[in-house]
Order: sequence, then C-alpha cells, then structure tokens
Amino acid sequence: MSPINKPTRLPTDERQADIVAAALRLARDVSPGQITTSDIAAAVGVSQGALFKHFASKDAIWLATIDWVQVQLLASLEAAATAAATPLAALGDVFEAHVAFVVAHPGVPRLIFHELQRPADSPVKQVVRSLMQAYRALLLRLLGAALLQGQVRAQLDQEAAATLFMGSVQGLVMQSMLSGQTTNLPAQAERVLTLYLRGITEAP
Amino acid sequence: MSPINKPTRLPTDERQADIVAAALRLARDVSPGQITTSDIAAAVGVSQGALFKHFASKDAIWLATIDWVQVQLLASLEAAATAAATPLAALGDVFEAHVAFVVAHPGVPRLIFHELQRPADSPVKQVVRSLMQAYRALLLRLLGAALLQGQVRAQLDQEAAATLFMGSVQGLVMQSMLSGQTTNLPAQAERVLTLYLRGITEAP
DNA sequence: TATAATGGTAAGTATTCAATTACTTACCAT
DNA sequence: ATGGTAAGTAATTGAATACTTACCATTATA
Repeated sequence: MSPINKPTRLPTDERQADIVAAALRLARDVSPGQITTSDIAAAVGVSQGALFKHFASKDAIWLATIDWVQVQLLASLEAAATAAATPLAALGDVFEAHVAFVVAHPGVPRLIFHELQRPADSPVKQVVRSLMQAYRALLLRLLGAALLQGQVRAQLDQEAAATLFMGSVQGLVMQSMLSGQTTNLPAQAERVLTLYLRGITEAP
Repeated sequence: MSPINKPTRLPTDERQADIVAAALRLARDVSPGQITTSDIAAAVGVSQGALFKHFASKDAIWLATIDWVQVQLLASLEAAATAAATPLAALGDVFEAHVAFVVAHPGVPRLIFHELQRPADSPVKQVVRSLMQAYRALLLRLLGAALLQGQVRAQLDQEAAATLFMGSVQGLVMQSMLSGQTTNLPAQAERVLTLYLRGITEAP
C-alpha cells in the first residue's frame, strides 16, 4: 500500500548529506556531546555501522556538519550584504539573515556552542574560528563602507562595533536557547537591531 | 621540608567546596562534558570514589558548581550596582564586574555554555535560567532608574537594552574563548561598553 | 551476463567511566 | 581506653558507545 519506494541504498555523497542533515536536526533538541552514532543512524534510517561506510569517524561527521553550516551561513550573509542598497541597510539585512538562518536551523547554536569548547587545535574548532573571522571581516567591510558614505560616526570604533554586532545576535540566541523556542526571535531581533544601529550612527 | 601539613581528611562541607573549586578550575581548559570524576578527584587530591562520600552523583557536583557561580556572580553584580552613584554609572560598573568575574574564573563561560545545552527540565539548567532572570531583572531595574533620572532616552526599549547588554558580554566572552585567553578582555570590554552606552543614552 | 565495487546489516570488540563495594583509618565524645 | 561515625582507598562492576568485522544484496560495468 505504500507507494513510496524505500531507497535503502544511496551513493556516498548523498548519504553523507543525509547524515549531516540528521546530525544537525538532532542538535536542535540535544547537545552534540550527547548524540551517539546510534542516534544519528536511527535518524537517517540506517544501521549504526553503516555510518562508517561514509565517514571515517564520528568526529568526521561533526566536521562535515560544521563545515556545511559555515558554507551555508556565510553564503546567506554575503547574499544579504551584497543585495542591500547601502552599507547600513546591509548591516541590518545581515542581522536579519543570521537570525533567519538560526530559525531555519535551530541546531546551529547548540552545535557551535559545543564545538567552541574543543581544544584549540581541533579541526572542528578551526572551522568555527574561520567562520567567525570571515563573519567579522564581512562586518568590518560594511562598517568601513558605511564610514566612507558618512552613514556612521566618523569616530566610530569599528572593531568594537563588530564585536557588539556579533554579541547582539549571540545574546538573542542564548535567550531563545533558554526558552527553548525561536518563535519570537525575529521580533526581538528587530528591537535589538534598532538599538544597535542607534549606537553606531550619527547622532541626529 | 614542607612545613605545610597535608590534611588529607576534611569535613564534608569543606571538601565539597574543594571539589566545586576543582571542577571549576578544570573547566577553564576542558569542556565539562569531558571532565571525568577521576579528573576532578585527581585535581582535589583524593581517590575517585571519595567524591561520592560528598556528592550523590556527578551531576550533583555540577549542580553545586553552577550554584556557586550563581551566588558569587549575582553578589558581585549587585555590589557593583548598589555602589555606583548613578544608574548609568551602575550599568557600567556591572559590565565591568561581569568581565572581571569571568577573568577571575575562566571556567565559568565553558560551564554555562555547557549547562545551557541540557534538557529544559534539568535542575542544572533551572539554575542557569534563574541566574539569567535575576541578571535581567537587575538590568531592568537600573534602566528604569536611569529613565526616571533622565539619563537615557525616554523612548528607550528597555527590554531590548537589557538583551543587548547581556549579548555584549556574551560576544566578548565568545571572542576570548576562541582566542583562548582573557588578557585583553577588559580593554575590549571598555570599548564595547562605550558603544553600548551611546546606544541607550540621550543624543547630545 | 559474469564480476567487481559499493552500500547495507548484524553481531561483535575494546574501552571508558560513573557508581558501588568491602575494607581501613582518623577523629571525637563519652 | 573505647566505640561510633565520618572520610578515605583500591578494586570492581555494569552500562554505554565508537568503531570493526563477516557477511549479504544491489548496482554498475567490462
């Protein structure tokens, strides 16, 4: 009666994507540290041993997952930044894009918070670090452009502005992790963004 | 040659404090999830089994640890808040006190980031949540007072201002976790604080 | 169409680690 | 002195869990 044919067998690259998606999905509700290979396998719908046909180790799964996040998030942020009319508008759109990404992939904060705790030399943490650096570079680019166009104060501390920007999102995300839901995240985000922009723009 | 007599035997309350201190010390370098009871016991200087003379379970150790953090941090923030001359000065002092606390206890961010990931009903997470709520209440109190004294804009979105405040610290802490050192945290903090205050105060 | 490679399962193995157990030792009030 | 309690140790247990192995089925290709 089930017209859906069950394609139990998939080429490695597709299965890898499956596994990464399942891992990220699981991270919505549970800390990555608690997620076992059995959990991931069950979420994918294969046996536990099957995972190791596609990844050399559990760590390799998380590495691929954080890598996916990095690529997707940065692409999303870049898209938002370049589409905007002015640098200041771009900052706002990047903010929104980031929040939207978290809402669409609620496992991401858990994942990043978790991977942040690894030893400094861990490959996974390298990816997190490079993600943060690229993010910060993007912000500094926009802030610099805004400065040139006179959209922000001339004396603006751009480094601090970038830190505050990233912190604002972090604060919002942490609140949502405490409450356990992301429903009113976008609304909250807009209010915080308004306040942030007031801090960096020219006084009227 | 060592005149310090080693009191291998301690009353439970003192030993408990020892264990909590050791756990927090270990959390400076390693994620709490990776810290084993053997690690903690070794850091204290007792056998692994001895821990269970003083705590019913490993979780109870972390619960006591986060509880200690909550009490100490809130006391430190409250002290900073009440000592200041004006509400706005109080906000700045609270910011500084928080940063100073993190510098003094570098394991705290790791601990909180880790405990934040627990299931919602976990007792440990309850403590984290109550800590955050008390923190937020303190901020709203100061913001309200600042408003009454005309130190901030009358139209200020106080909820958003509180979120942004906590986010600012979070962002700073995350940066220091990525770099792995807290040396220039206070300097960075001051710059971010300046920017924050500009966002909430009356335009000149 | 035979065959090699690939993706799958089920049943292992080795290891780690929280918690327990059986026993010992220090402290302290009677 | 002495007996009870609190605090310690060393060894063990049992449950998880990452990874491996032996085997089977499907797919692709020569």
